[in-house]
Amino acid sequence: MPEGHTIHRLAKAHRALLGGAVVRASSPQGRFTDGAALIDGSTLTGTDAVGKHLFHHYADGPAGPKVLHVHLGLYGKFTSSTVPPPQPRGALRLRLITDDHWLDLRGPTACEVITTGERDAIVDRLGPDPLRRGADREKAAARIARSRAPIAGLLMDQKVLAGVGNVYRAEVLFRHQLDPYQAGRDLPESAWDAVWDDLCTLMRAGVRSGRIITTEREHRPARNYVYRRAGAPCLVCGTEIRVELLSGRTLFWCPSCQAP
DNA sequence: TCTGCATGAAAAA
DNA sequence: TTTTCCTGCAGAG
Repeated sequence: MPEGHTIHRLAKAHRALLGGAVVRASSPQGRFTDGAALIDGSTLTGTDAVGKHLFHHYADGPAGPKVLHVHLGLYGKFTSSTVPPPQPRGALRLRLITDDHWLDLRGPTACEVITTGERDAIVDRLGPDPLRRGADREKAAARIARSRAPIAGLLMDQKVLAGVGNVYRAEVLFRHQLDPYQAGRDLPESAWDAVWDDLCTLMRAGVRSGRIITTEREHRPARNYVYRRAGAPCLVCGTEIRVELLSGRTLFWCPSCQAP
């Protein structure tokens, strides 16, 4: 379930699992053999998540400090446990092993070893991440305020806002009764402030639980209001939830609660 | 067994 | 705006 909360959760887990340890790295699948060799035998000094990007920081080697950059994309997945690791099976891009634990990575969109400078360049291209302390919501507000694009598109644009994916965008729009097609620049600043604060709350809860739960108590046990509920009655007003493609992604919304 | 779909994003056009 | 890439799984047959 890779939206930002998943990545921040992984960063914490990997720090606990591998932090401070010397790591043996390999690519049983063979697609990342050269990259694995670059970090093999290095010490993992820390981890870091920005939006949907995960970074492992490895201690200074002969070639300087190295950063492992992973983006899970739609399909990527990590699995881990205590040693010994199972026999590698299928397309296993990267396996990391310490004295105590192993960590496997499959199907990522990005898996590369980069410099700290390249890491900073990636972060610079991203908008503020609601899950990071000190994230500048005004920076996102400014972009939204001068955009004619629909707010539903802007919320998913990682240059505007980092970490929000298809579930959070649909749910936060519903929770604030916002028309998905409303242009960013027509969104009152107070509405944006409320959306940002809500994202901070929802996504932090997501980091804690590992799930995206966006319903209020009175609407449980349903976990979400609109996401993947096309054709079902709105939990608030009973209107059929609608689904449509917006810039190539499925958008779910309630045409009544979120009327223009 | 086969098909379609998925919480993503970059490249091509 | 469309295509492409990466993998796994549920549901259909």
